[in-house]
Amino acid sequence: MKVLIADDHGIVRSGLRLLLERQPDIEVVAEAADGAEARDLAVRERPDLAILDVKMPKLTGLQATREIKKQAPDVSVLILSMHDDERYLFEALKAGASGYVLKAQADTDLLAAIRAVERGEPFLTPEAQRMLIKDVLERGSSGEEELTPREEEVVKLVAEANTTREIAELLHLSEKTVENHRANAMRKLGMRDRVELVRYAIRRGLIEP
Amino acid sequence: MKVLIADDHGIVRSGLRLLLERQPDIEVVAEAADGAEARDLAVRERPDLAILDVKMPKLTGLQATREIKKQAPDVSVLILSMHDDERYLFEALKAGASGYVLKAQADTDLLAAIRAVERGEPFLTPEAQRMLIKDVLERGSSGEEELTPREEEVVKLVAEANTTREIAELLHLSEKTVENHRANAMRKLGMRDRVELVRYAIRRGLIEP
DNA sequence: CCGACCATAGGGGGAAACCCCTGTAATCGG
DNA sequence: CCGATTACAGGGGTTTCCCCCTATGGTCGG
Repeated sequence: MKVLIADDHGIVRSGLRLLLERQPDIEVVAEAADGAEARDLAVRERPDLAILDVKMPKLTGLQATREIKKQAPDVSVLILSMHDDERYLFEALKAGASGYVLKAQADTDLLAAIRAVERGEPFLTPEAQRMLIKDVLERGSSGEEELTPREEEVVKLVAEANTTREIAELLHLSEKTVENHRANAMRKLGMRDRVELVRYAIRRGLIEP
Repeated sequence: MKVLIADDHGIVRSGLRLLLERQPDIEVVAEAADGAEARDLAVRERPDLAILDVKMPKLTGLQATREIKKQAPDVSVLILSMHDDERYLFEALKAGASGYVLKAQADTDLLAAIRAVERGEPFLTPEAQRMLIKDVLERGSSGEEELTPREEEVVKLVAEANTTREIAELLHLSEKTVENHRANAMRKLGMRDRVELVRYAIRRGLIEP
């Protein structure tokens, strides 16, 4: 099984390589230090599996996944999340990833994930499964509703410290419309002011802190 | 030279151990998966050096550093920053760390940093040095002034989405005083509203996103 | 073709936030 | 012991936010 490793930290690549090459049937055929390199190598080398860190320079793991699945759909992708957050889980699945492993559990789960991918099955850590279930349940009951693209855009601009007027100008809208989008977003998310929106936007990765 | 490794990701610990044990005079005497464990092991095992990731459960690398330097000042500390940001550099130095290495450059710089610490010298990556110089220059001209404890406290509460009135009640102050602290903080930081304060508070690690 | 969602826009009003100013008491480094 | 800094408090004003309401045109799935 030919595997590509992509992570911007040499230490992590070493650790991964060490772990993987203990397996007789796994061969690390390429290493990439950023997302663009990962995509290029994946397309050129056609490994069976690409293991991508979410956070990389040039292209994030998610962006790289989208491009890989477009240009080389036969390459499976496993997303490795550095941070202990699962905020990219949904995005990763949408992008076409076969699995999502938190790095904290990488040693124990990663091999299981690779074996699952080998069999053509998806793999989610128990943690990730719990997230998905929670999301499904909440979406039906009282959880956070999904924002429309416009609402998300406005929230992002709010979180970047733009005033209503500035956002209106940026988007060529009336202030009232911007107010409405912001208010609707806040209502959906159960938030009461822009401050909470900022933290939401950062958690969701809409903006950098 | 006895070294302690602390990182919540097994993969990273493996990579570090691999790197370090290539050196004949370095011995990894302990591994910790969170900040509290790192502190306890550092105090108990008294390694020559503790290599701590900034972002860990229970105690962050910075908090762990503070406690280690208090309870075992003879243990040197190297901070390893996972992210490619240097935002914790100043906090790390204040906490008593001897060096600050970005994980992206860990392979090349880490050993140099360890050797520097061995000689009792501080170690900063060229990147970190650049940051420090920039900070010194800016502090003289137009850089961010330092907040007073009270201002920082108010900023933190603002960023946690408390209104002025709520903060006043929490701190047993008049709303006017809270307004003044907030306004002074904003003036010092060159910010114009609460939204920017939130991002500042998150960058500074005053609150979680 | 008809609800449903969405994006757009507005009116009106109350509550915060933000801004500029003054002033006092306490503390602390030089 | 004195100037600087900090913490505290207020007056008075403008701007922005936030909330309630209505309303229209477009699009899309059933």
